[in-house]
Amino acid sequence: MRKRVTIHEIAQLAKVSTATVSRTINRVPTVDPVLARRIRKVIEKEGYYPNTNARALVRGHSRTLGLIVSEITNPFFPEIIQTFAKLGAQNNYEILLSSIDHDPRSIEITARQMFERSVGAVAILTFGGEAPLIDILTTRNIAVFAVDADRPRPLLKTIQIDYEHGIRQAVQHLAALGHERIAFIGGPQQLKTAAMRKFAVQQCMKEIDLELLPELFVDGDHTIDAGLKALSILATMRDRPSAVLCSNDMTAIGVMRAAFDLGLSIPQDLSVIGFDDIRLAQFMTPPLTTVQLSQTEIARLSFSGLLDSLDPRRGGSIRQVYSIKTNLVLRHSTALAPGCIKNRAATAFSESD
Amino acid sequence: MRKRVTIHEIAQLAKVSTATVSRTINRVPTVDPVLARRIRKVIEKEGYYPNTNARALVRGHSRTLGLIVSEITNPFFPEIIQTFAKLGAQNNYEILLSSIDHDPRSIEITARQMFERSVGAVAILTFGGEAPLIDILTTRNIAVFAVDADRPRPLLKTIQIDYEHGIRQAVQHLAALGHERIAFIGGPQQLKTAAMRKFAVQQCMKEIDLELLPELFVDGDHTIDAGLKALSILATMRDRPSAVLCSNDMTAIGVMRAAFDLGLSIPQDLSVIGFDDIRLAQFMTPPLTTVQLSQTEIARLSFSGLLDSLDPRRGGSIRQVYSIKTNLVLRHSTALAPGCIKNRAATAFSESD
DNA sequence: CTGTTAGCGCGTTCAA
DNA sequence: TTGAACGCGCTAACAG
Repeated sequence: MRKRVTIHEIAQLAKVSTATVSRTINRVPTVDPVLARRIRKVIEKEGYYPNTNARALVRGHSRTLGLIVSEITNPFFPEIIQTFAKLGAQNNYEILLSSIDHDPRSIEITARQMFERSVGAVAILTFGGEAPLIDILTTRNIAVFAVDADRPRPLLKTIQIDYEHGIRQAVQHLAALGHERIAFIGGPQQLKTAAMRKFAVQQCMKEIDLELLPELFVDGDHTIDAGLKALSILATMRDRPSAVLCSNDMTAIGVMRAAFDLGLSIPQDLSVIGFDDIRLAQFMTPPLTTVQLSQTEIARLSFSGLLDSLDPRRGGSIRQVYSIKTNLVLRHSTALAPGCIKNRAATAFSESD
Repeated sequence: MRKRVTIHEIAQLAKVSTATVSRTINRVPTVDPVLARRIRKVIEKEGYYPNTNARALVRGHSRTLGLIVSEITNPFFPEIIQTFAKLGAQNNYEILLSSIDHDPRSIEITARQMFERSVGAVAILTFGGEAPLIDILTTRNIAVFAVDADRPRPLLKTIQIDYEHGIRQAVQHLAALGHERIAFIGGPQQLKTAAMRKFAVQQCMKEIDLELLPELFVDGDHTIDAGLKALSILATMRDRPSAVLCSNDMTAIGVMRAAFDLGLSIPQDLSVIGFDDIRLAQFMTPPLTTVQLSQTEIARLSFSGLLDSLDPRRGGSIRQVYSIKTNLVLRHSTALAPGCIKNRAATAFSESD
């Protein structure tokens, strides 16, 4: 219930000036070790904590890093947040978390918060729709780290995600299993990452001369519900796909659920591949084969990217573009295409039991 | 790239004193509307944002609310965080999020952050292990809202969760379906909420004279993995349970996955009930019957609890103990016990196909 | 209704 | 190596 302890009281009790206390706290090397110990003891005893607001005010910046995500409710993001926060704690940075949604005001509010708080740098991991935010922030002189930004510039570092790498593996895996009618359930196409994923799928299919069936490309919104609905539609087609590629794991989970409702068993009747590799994926029934986009890797890269921007001495500051690969993780949600020639024997066999 | 705009420059440009600018920003009603408009225009034009650090410094507290959770990686929490953050944005509060894990240092770091930032009040939604934090925080005169705190006191409001209500429904539901060998997979017993859940299960079983089989009560740690392992063990028993009650949904998801691996089908061979009702529960296959503990409700209550603590005029300040009920949500992961008398006909029938 | 002034708690000159 | 003094940007008295 006591009032807050200030640096003055510590100074008085330790019989030194506030300046010396300040130096001790900030580990300025020129303080007499004996004095320093005495001061520390007093600080300890009084339970003194420096006031972050005052420090930030005088310094002109707080030891705070912004982290902007979308859809904290999608398990992909909490994983990122967690490792980002852990790194923050380790390096003595506070994290100002903000999530922006479809509401246009939210981006303004977010920018405001970041700015008002004098954060030094912010990571924008929304995977789309970040352009205006980047502009606002960099204009105000704060460093930004973003995913798939068009091109880096001063104050803007970016991480380029190689979607094709993993998606190619997925497409070819499906092709190898004899699938010819492959559906793709995309994300919202205003979302850059979703557009890029879809594009990569199309490219990879062309590469191996797989026919692109427009009716098999449907867009969702990266939610379970979207996957559920999309499959309901795809499944009613006279010539339904034997495999479904999804723009993210949540969609795939919806697909699996819908398949269950429809009496389609995975992978015998329908092969499913997700994207992201959220932790949950491995615990689905059956375990979901998916294209991994490492969440911890993203968190790590963006964190160290921010640190670099803040402290040019860290050497890496020249580095503007980081990159990360995606990779297929094989689990048990895919199988030979039903009716596929390669599958004849197996089919005949299984039909007999 | 321009330097930060301050209140002084706004004052100069608008040809008024800084005090008037300040009043305008803070909507003090006594400012001349004409002046106010002129000032706002300048603010707009210059893109001025007040410096939160400076405001917090002079006011003695920032418009910030602390939110402490554990395991942000468990989908239960992001849901809470989201609605808490939304309420924060609506009411013009910033949220300082912190998650504490098993590392004992993390609680100290967290307390420090809250204190250094001069947050006005903090919600501790860790569901256990919060006692030391509560002490530290209230000692330093900051209001706290916690779950299942032993007893409220000045500066400590609490939300009492009625675990029994929903758990009784679950237990009786299972009993009504003819289950007699009911297993319970608990959470880590140092976690208060886990202990309470287990206790409630035992009580409710006693109430209806169900025998408590100690070998069917195993403890996990609220992760999918724990559920998976627990069922692997339970399933190998010579006389295995026909139903499993889980201390949370993640555990139940693990159980479902293990059941699949073991070739047990849910609910025919094994009934499963979860706890929490995370959003994912309804999308499991089959959809998981579970005891709902509303995440949005928790977020809402704790948020308004904090607001009350901060502003006694809000009337509700006398209220120290909030409460919330749990309720069974019936979905499709439970069925009549195999071999149960009530089930004879159905069993005979299904055996014939 | 508006301007002047005095700090909020701290880091950082500049002398000593 | 240490201390005195100034000011970061803002709000809250107090005059006017």
